[in-house]
Amino acid sequence: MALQRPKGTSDHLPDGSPKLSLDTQARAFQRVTDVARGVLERSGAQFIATPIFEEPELVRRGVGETSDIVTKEMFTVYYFGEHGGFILRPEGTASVMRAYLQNGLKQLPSPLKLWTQGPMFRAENVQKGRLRQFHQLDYEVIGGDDPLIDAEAVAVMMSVVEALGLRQVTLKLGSVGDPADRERYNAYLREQFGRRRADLSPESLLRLDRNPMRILDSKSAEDQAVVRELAVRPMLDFLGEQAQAHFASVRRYLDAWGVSYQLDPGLVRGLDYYRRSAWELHHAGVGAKSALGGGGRYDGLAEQLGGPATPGIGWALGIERLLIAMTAEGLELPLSPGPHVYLAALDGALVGQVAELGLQLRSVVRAEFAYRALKPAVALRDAGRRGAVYAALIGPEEAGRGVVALKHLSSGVQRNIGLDELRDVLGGPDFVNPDFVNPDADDRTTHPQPSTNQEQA
RNA sequence: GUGGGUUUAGCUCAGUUGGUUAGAGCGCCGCUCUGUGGCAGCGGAGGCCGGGGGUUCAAGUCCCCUAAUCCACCCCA
Repeated sequence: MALQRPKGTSDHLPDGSPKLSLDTQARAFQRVTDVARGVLERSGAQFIATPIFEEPELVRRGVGETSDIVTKEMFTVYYFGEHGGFILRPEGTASVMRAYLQNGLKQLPSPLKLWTQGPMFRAENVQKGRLRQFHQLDYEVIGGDDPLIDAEAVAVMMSVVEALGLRQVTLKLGSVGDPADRERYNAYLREQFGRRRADLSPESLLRLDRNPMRILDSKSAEDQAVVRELAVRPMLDFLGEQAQAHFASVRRYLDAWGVSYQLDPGLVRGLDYYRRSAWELHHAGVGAKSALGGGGRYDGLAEQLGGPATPGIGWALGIERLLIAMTAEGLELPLSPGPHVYLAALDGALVGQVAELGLQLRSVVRAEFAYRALKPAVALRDAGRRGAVYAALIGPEEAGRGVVALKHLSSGVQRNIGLDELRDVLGGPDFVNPDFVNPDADDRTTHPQPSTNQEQA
């Protein structure tokens, strides 16, 4: 076995590769980003790109010192020398905020909508929909705290998912309140669960210290029983006045727009920087962890990074997870187009000339040529397998008359075309277009095939 | 970090209670095919049987270790 790619990474492959699935198909990634770009730019977001490695401090202060990401999932990269290493970014928001602060983007009209896309890195163990290098689409709005921005962000995220054709999605919406609210809630939870330590699962005993809110969505039956018996009140009950008003306003907008969501009073998010609005988008098809993406408000992040207080909100979608979800819904990409014309010389002496013709035709259409002389049968078979629309055969006879034998593969219609009109013919409508099939065409130059059609659907 | 499944040709897989030079289908390349394709027939290339160690006269097959992969826990996209 030759060398293999590192664990938890994937190659994005060309169409036709064996073992190809949507989430490893290069063109599918392209497609998702293109669709997203359309939606996001129509929403007013501008593209921003940041390095994939950053100072460790950015991630520690952004994502949170005690989060799983920082404590056990960071990739560190070193270069020759004494430097203490960089972090491969585990998510995009901290970097975008860092770039906003560092580059004075504050002077752009505010609030500023940005989007980015690219690889993220987390050194986790691998399972369905979870890779060590995965790809995210990010949308961030910096410089505004109006609830309308929250509602718009959610709506934009839903538009992206919709534009991809996904239908079976569930939006879970909640609010994690302001920091003071969360402190009060955590204190409440510690007090409640503290009285039932004996009945909690071992994992939840750990959660009790680190993040008691996690106990609420534990899968263990014993924990669920405790939660039920204690009739634990949800985070939403603990929202302060302002957070409460903000959340109510966000919901009013979404309700008015007909954006359907499931209220999740106990929604927990894993990154420390979230405030107030928080949401997750789920899909049944992606496996045990069904989140396609999530988002929320992060008004405290800029200050944590050492900048002036700057409100912000954003979301991220996992591209691989979107593709898995698309697979689960049976969505497929249309066939990738083959060359428009495949040229083949029938005689060794003509190979160079034919290649030159191909190079010239590329100003009009996708043109490929054979690298050696082929027999007509082989040339046609080759052209067909490559998915070409036309095959152009040039032998001594054609070369002598200054024409090419141009065959429309799916219809079998063939004509001799003069070199001077070839560009126009290839750039124009297909032979199969009735306007184009010459009614006076000589029978001797057309060879309709017994229709053994295939691919062309 | 933990648990279970898997690993033989480019792909999908056979391979008997351990027994000579490890097979098939598909794909790839070529020929049949002196200027008209997708079919068919024939031929060819392509395997440290994931890696390492052990048991044995003999290991793809049994044992141990290890890696990768898939799924799940944890956590997240």
